[in-house]
Amino acid sequence: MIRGDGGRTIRAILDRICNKWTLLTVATLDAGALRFTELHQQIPGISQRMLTLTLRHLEHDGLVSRTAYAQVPPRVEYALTPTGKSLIPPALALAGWAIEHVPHIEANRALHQTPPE
Amino acid sequence: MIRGDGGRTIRAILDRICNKWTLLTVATLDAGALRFTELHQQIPGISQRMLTLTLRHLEHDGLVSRTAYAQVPPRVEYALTPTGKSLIPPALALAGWAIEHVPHIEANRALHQTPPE
DNA sequence: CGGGATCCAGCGCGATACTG
DNA sequence: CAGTATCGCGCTGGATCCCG
Repeated sequence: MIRGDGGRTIRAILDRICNKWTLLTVATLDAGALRFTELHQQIPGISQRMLTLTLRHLEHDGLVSRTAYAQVPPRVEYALTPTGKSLIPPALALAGWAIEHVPHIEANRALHQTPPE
Repeated sequence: MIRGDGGRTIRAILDRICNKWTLLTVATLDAGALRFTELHQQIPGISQRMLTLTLRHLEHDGLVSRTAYAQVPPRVEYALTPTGKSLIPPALALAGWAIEHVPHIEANRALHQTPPE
């Protein structure tokens, strides 16, 4: 199924959600709508640029909705759309796998002692 | 769960398996052990270099085993380890999601008509 | 507060050529 | 057959400045 189309499909997701921040942003929004600054604070390492880009891509792909309130202090809220929420379970599956196996992987890595240089 | 650790876990998998070829290579090996050239042919767009690098990383992480036969025509076979195989179901879940939603996503993209410039 | 624009570093990745 | 070595480009992503 994964490579039935020569990898086009899997590549398509990877290109969309497997970049550095997308999945993390979606996961963060899973808890509920958040404002720009809140997101920026809840995703530790992200830069404001990448948050903006990520949100715009997600919005563009219909995974996240953007609601701007025309108030004096600008207030913009981001939330997951149904499609966005549907990403959570598979993402969780992957995360579950990671939690289970990453330690084993890192143990393996350590064994080989990849000389950093 | 995903971001319970600030994203470290999810980032860890992304860094390992979400690069351009890893998941695809694992998926290809799911069918059984393959030789270098066979892999190279079964993964359409991949270059020798990336196949080598990907396999070495996978081997390093304990997801793929490498068996070299010291024969006159060198013969090397790659196969998934149990850990590698365990990646298949979550990967399939993600692929399933993609197959279901990517069309919708692309429809959304088309709507917005991202001006290429 | 919520971003857009710009500059710059790193490296992911492909093409090519060479080796055992 | 199964790689390794080198080069170079393009994209990702961080830092910074600026604007409504």
